[in-house]
Amino acid sequence: MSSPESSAVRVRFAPSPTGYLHIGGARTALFNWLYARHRGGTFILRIEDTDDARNSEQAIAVILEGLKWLGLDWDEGPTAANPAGPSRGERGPYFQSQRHAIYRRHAEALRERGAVYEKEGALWFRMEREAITLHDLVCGEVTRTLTDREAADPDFVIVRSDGKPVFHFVNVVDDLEMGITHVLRGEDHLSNTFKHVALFRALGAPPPQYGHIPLILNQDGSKMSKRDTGASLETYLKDGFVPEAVVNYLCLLGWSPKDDSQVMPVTEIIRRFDVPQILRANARFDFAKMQWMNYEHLRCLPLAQLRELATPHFRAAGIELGAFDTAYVEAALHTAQEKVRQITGLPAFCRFYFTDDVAPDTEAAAALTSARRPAVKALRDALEKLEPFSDAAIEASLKAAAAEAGIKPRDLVQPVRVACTGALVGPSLYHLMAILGRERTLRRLDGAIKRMVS
RNA sequence: GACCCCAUCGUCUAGCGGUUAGGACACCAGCCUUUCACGUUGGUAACACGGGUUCGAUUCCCGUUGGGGUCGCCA
Repeated sequence: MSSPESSAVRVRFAPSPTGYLHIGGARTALFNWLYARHRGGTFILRIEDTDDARNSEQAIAVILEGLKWLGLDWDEGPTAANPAGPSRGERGPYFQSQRHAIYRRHAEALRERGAVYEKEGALWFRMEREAITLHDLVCGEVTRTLTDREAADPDFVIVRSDGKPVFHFVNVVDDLEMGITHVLRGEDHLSNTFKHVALFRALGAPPPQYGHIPLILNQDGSKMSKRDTGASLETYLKDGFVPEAVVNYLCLLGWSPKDDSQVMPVTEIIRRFDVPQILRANARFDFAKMQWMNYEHLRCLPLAQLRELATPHFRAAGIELGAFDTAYVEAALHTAQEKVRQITGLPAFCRFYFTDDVAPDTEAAAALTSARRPAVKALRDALEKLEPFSDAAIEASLKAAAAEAGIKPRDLVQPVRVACTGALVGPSLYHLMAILGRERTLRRLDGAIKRMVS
């Protein structure tokens, strides 16, 4: 083993604050984070806010919040969305807008070496004319010859005439200054990399190891851009997805554990993630599988976390979970946890626990027929005296009432369900009645019995 | 237009010269069942095409086609 100093992995995620976090960007961040955690390295967040036309603290906050939501903690980088604000780490500033002196210094060094020249007020880099070969961690050896456009003039601007440095330059300078050892980024940067390598050579420093990961495409194979549904990470946050599920699904896009593993906790993903298993082909985003994955994580989510994730969605539906006893809320949510695919489905599924307004719609009301009235009444009277008022006892009681009436349990279940919840679908009837409690259950049954006259 | 990357069921993928080409999602059918969902059993479904190399190609090489990316004083 070499010393920690020489072998320490330093990777970074360097997004531009565009106002949203692209799902592909989130996956890039995830791969870098996983690699850092797997190797015991350092994960750095750097904000590429060189284009001030589209920068705002709000846009930066979207990135920070998205990463936090996914659970991708960074070891170095900003701790607030303010470029001039606090940060963590010794290699800052972590906002490019705060690093102009550094860029100027390197531009000056290049000028002294004759690697650049001035033309029309801008600083141009003398690009290498020969083909450059790159050893990509994912794609292997790649040799790139100049395109016809570049053959005409391969040089490119590194500092604009207004004095602002451009992406290729700042990206390289920052990776150099921050001691980045591995760059895992989208394949859309593969062609750019040859410029970056040339820049590193001119700067007299060895480039980091590059690995270009395949892109995430739309379901139909087209390029996923900001307008496409599901392209923004915020969608998953707003639609009630479990962050661990998003991480799990995303890691399976462009990386493979090489066995049949699908559902994995993050700790296991970290343990197994490594660069050789990164795939080379673009992957399409499959929303149906994302939903399935979400269900798999949702069903075993600890109740406290489920309650936390569900609270804003209930609030949006006009229900304040905080107004109810925590144990009651968690017991209620537990009965629905394995029944919905997304947390957004929870309020409609569980609203009857938190409101007495359970008037059925016309379709559900059709279950409240006069023919079932005697059986429902008989059950109601049995429940009044039932001890204990538990799900098992309620089940036995309902089955007895059904048998007495000469009907199948299911024929009694539906009117009772509509009476208690106002809906045809919902959690297990016996469990929900037990949680509702005797008093409320009887009150709702009485209300329904009155309606069962025609 | 030029350059670069890529190509196994509809989708995500396993496979690294000889397999009945495996798994997952989705879909279909049966079973289970208090609705819904789950679970369970089974099923439909793939090596883009053409040349090589080889005793033998999904696998290696070349080409074609197709998809994606890049060639900015955007990032």
